[in-house]
Amino acid sequence: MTSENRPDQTRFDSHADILKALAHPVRLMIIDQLLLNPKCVMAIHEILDVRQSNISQHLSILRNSGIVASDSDGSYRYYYVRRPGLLKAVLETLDTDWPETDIEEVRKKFKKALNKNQKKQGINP
Amino acid sequence: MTSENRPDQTRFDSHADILKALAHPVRLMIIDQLLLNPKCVMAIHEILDVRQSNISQHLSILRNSGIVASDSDGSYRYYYVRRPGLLKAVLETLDTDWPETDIEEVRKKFKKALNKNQKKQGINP
DNA sequence: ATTCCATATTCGAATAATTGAATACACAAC
DNA sequence: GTTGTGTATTCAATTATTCGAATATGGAAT
Repeated sequence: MTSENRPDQTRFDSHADILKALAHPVRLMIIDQLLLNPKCVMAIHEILDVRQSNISQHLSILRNSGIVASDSDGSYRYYYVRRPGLLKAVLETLDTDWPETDIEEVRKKFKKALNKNQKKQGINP
Repeated sequence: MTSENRPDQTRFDSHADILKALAHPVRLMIIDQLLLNPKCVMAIHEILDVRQSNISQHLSILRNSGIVASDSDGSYRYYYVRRPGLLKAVLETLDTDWPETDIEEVRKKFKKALNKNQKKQGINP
């Protein structure tokens, strides 16, 4: 029972990093705004009524995790979402009303997996 | 510029709650395992090589945020994912290699939005 | 160069998340 | 009852996150 058993660790590590960066209401609102069109810090600050320094802090978190990037046009520095498809998919998934598992099906599935493991050896269910 | 401007706050609050519950590598690995089939704490503990109490703690976080639930079969207490569609969609979205924004398109879009706002009034870009 | 404006960073305080260890609880089997 | 087995909870220590305030930086315009 070493860490060899632990499957796909780095995969889940990087997934968790992205999810952590997304897991804040203000950051989600920022992303929502940037998906409409690229915006400067001031614009986001005014739309969301959140302090400018805080917007900058959240943007830096989003930038460090690769979710947004920025570019300059003259004196304007605007931010944009790097992979809009990813973010739209995440938001759409969260907006969707997903059906609940049928608990009877789950019960059957558990018993089945239980039997299979008991036949093989004493693996815990 | 009151909080009336802040759009969909509760929507992003609840989304952030779910994302926060998902934003941990061990919890993602637990969900990954539970999507295969329902499992008991001990089984997860052995597969992931994470302490039993810690598995219980993570499961309680996942249960409190509505992501998993548990049921009993005899002396076994197994956990399962409540809305597998949601979790599968999230993991699949994270596994996908999404294309990057075309930065020239973004630049154009920013300038366009900039002009529109300048015509209307002095709204920050 | 100085001023102005937008943005970034630093700092400190408060709060929250994470984890191991120990312990408590539940409940079946004896 | 007691024992055993699986699971949950509590506690404490550590580490991380969040945010306002203040300050710093950077670039354009004067």
